[in-house]
Amino acid sequence: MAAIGDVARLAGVSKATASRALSGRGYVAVETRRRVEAAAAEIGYIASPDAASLVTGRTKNVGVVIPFVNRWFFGEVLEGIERALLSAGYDLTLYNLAGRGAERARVFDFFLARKRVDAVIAVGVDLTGHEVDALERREKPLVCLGGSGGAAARLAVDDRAVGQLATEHLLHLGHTRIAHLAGLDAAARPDSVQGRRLQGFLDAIASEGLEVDRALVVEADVSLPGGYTGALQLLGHPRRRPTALFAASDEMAIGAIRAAERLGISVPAELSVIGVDGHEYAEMFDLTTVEQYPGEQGRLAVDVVMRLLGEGALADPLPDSGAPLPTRLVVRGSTTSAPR
Amino acid sequence: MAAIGDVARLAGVSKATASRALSGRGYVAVETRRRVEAAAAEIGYIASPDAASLVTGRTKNVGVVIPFVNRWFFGEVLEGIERALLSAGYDLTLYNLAGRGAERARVFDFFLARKRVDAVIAVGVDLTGHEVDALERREKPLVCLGGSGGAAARLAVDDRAVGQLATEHLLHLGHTRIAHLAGLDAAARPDSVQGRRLQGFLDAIASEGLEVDRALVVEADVSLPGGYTGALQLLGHPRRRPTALFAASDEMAIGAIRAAERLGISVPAELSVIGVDGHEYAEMFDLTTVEQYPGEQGRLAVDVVMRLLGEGALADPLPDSGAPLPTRLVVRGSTTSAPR
DNA sequence: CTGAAAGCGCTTACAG
DNA sequence: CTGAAAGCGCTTACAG
Repeated sequence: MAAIGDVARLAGVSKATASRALSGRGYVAVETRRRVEAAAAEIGYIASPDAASLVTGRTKNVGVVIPFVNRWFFGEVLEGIERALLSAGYDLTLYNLAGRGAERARVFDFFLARKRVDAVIAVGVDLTGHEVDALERREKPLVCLGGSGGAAARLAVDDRAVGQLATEHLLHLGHTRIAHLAGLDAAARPDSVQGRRLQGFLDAIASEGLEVDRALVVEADVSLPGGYTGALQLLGHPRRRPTALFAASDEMAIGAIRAAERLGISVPAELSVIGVDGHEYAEMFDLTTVEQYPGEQGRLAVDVVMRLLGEGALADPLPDSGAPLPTRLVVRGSTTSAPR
Repeated sequence: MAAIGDVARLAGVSKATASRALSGRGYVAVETRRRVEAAAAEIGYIASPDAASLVTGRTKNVGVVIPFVNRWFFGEVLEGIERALLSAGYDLTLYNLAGRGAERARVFDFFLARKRVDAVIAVGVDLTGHEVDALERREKPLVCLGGSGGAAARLAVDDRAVGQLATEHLLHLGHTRIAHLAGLDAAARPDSVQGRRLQGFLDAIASEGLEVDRALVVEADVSLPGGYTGALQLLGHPRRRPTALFAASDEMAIGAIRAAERLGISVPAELSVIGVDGHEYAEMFDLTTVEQYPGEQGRLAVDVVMRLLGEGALADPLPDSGAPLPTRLVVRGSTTSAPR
């Protein structure tokens, strides 16, 4: 395997000069650089990142911690991060935190604690103090996208406002019996994404002077089957059926639409449904939703990481530092005015 | 940052002994090992993988090349790979090949060619000769899961047989006007996964002595919206409407069911639909399908990689080496006998 | 069973 | 603008 010494010999220079020529750091005569580059190309030289990392302390590798790969939102974020990292010349090392205790500890205490990654992006994970500490002790920059915990740089939509907006949309259409399909543990974890959306729902109902019917709040897995199952409960009850439903994600909303179909409840005539995400299927299911832009969010997270690592224009301020990430209400055919 | 020298000093041994004690390689007195381990724990020592890689030539890192993250099949495979790699103590470096030419070349010629990964798993990618060469020249073991090209270890279902089985299921229900929603470029690329499924479809029709109506074969994006759009074409024609449809993936099949609903065509009474994959939504949509097991496939690919790298029990033969990966026909409510 | 030494492949002051 | 030397943090023969 060709090493830099081989390139140097072939080009008739020292290893130091070869290194400078190839990396672009330090002064090298134009002609010398040309010779070195030609030599490198000739023998197919590619620098060993390990050796370089060892001396520079930089790995050009970012760890991404994510609880799911196979949920639309997370998949989009991951793709956005990957694309941005790749074009910055960085690698992405993936840690899929499927919530399992021991493995999760291993990721933070071993995998991420080593000097293999320059920084960590945590997507939608509720970090414990211990986990954040483990990273801080190793001086790893940490960027959080959504989730909770972690004192470090955080990028997030305002999930309470999202829940409120979705609910207000239904209220303004005249609905008064509005259900909420919340994420699992939303009530128990008020700081989580799902907890915040639930809070926004409750706030909107309350500020309209209405009572919240607790039977109309059901927690379910944030997935299409979860939404389906949850909605069956909500819609199956003979007397308490809502006229509108705010689902905490588009996947849940689509599941709910499916459940309504199964029960012979017509959407939107008998049931308005709104979701959150801007899922790629939303248009096909004619679903009203509060869109967010996960691919873009991933790109932004990488921007922040690059800044923390001192790459690129350090002068660039963080874009709207601290401001919530953009969202937008997109009204489609799944919501309409309350039946009367 | 604590280095092995610090551990050695604290334990009162040499770096060599500390290294042996921590790695478990070579002889170390039990008592010495205990002292070293205590010292390492005390100062929170974690070995630098870069330094170790430099001398051992092993990175304990595997590159995964995958064309999508956000398709169910690929997401499942990725999760399966990640889990297996993590439990083997390996890292996963993700390269998402979104088909773009220049970036794709960069992945193979630069990222994967460096000494950062010990091996490469290519999931569902049609590799060019050049790409395989680039890896071979660097002596990187390559394991292919599906896809085509690449002389190396390959794990795959028998996609032709899958297409044939799905079509035969419909034929045996008495259908004679059977459509196929194929993947994009299926006809142009007979060696691709989608090309093979198409071939299986054609073979099944032909062996029943029926003519293939080319108008009933439509290529579309292998996704839910793709299936929806493709099915609208297929089902919208007043005279040529099929009574059964074989979709090349469950996502396409679900899109097709949605399209049928939109057109007021009842499934399965007027249209039987079968897909491929065993998608997590299949049960909810009551979809008949030929299941495959992507999570398990990912795990298997890691098994093979570990063998190629000489990890674990080398003696273990490859499981059913060369045999196609398992699939299974699961009949649900979306298929029924032909209307007469 | 343990230690001194060499070396993995780079980059970076430091001289010149 | 270029080179000799040191060193990043490990592991691995080689002696003992």
